[in-house]
Amino acid sequence: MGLREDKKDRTRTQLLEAGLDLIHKRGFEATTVADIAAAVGVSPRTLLRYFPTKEDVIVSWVQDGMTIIREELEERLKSEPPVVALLASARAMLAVFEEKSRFFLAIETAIRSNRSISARKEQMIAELIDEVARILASPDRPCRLPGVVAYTVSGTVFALIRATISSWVEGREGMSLPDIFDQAATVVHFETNGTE
Amino acid sequence: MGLREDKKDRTRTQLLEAGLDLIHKRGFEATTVADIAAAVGVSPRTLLRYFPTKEDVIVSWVQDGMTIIREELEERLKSEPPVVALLASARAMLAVFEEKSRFFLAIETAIRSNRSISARKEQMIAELIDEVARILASPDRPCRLPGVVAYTVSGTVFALIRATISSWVEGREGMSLPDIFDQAATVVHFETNGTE
DNA sequence: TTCTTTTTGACACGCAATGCCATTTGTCGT
DNA sequence: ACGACAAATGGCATTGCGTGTCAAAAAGAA
Repeated sequence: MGLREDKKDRTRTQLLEAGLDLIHKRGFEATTVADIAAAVGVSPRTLLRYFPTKEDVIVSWVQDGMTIIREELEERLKSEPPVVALLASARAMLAVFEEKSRFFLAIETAIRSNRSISARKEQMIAELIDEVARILASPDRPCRLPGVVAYTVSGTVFALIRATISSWVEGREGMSLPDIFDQAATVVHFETNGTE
Repeated sequence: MGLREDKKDRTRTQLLEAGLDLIHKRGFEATTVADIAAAVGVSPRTLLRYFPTKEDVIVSWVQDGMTIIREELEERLKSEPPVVALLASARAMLAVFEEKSRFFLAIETAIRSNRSISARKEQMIAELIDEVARILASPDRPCRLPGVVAYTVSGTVFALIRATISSWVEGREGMSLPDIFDQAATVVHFETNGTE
């Protein structure tokens, strides 16, 4: 990695941290793009080159989680049936976030504090649900699922993730993310015509 | 209903139709708030008093669906177990939309055409999921569900709705919305400790 | 009618986001 | 080490959404 990409990584991280910090203190709308940029010593124009929208400063963490799921799923689908693979991928992602639980809680709190952030997050999840559904239903796969079933399985697993995170944030019980996920997973059973 | 509220309803409807029409023809971003307002003969400022954001011109239909679910659910929870009540409420909403399927398809197409619209929609659904979960878990109800279970059930049922609509929009099969929903519902079974 | 309340329009403003171009800053070959 | 090249950045201008404010207009009440 050259000096150039090295510097880019540093700037990006600084923007991420400064953004989370300022938004945490002042709130999302009260924090302008110029504020965050100034805190790092960079022009507002540059910040918007790193992050397409102001929301993405917070929501880029969601991207990371989505990448984990995508990669896990692709790997597991080679040897596991679809439902098992997807559930395991989701659990793996939550296990990673459990390790950075302090940061993750701060992020989730920021997301919940403002509609436009949560809108962006939900929209990204919706796209991932469709993407995963298309993978599960793709004709070139063994044990592919029929269209409606694929959408249902994909959507349901992400519903489990949502339920997990919601419970965790309210968090009276000190349970870990994967543990809550397992608990949520016992509530629903999948009936995919023996393809499971 | 006096002359005043009558006129408001008419203006609102006009904005809705003009908005859907223009966005359908020119696309969402190419259509400005001023355009839609001008098409109805109203100031842009007034449009934004009827709809908090430009997205809401399209997404207000989602609001209508959400209202149906809320009302059905409240009624059914008096006599039916939670999971049954929620599933029936969702199905009822889809049955209403099936009757206006031409309009509904236009709306869904518009939503899918643009990220910021779908972001707004998903964010609203997310709020409804939480709201329903809180209802199912509220302490003053008979057969209330524990927190994680409530979030899971609520999220899963809305995942079924999502799967239904996605399949319906892709729509090779000429099935009706409630029929697709029933099909999706056979894929998952709920295990709520006999409270079902 | 006249008085009161609600709705609307007009204007100004802040801010996010995009395009464009000049300038700076790494990178690479010679 | 120097200069040519590409990439990153900053500054500027622009568009459009969304908000606050206030005066004018429309609807309802007395």
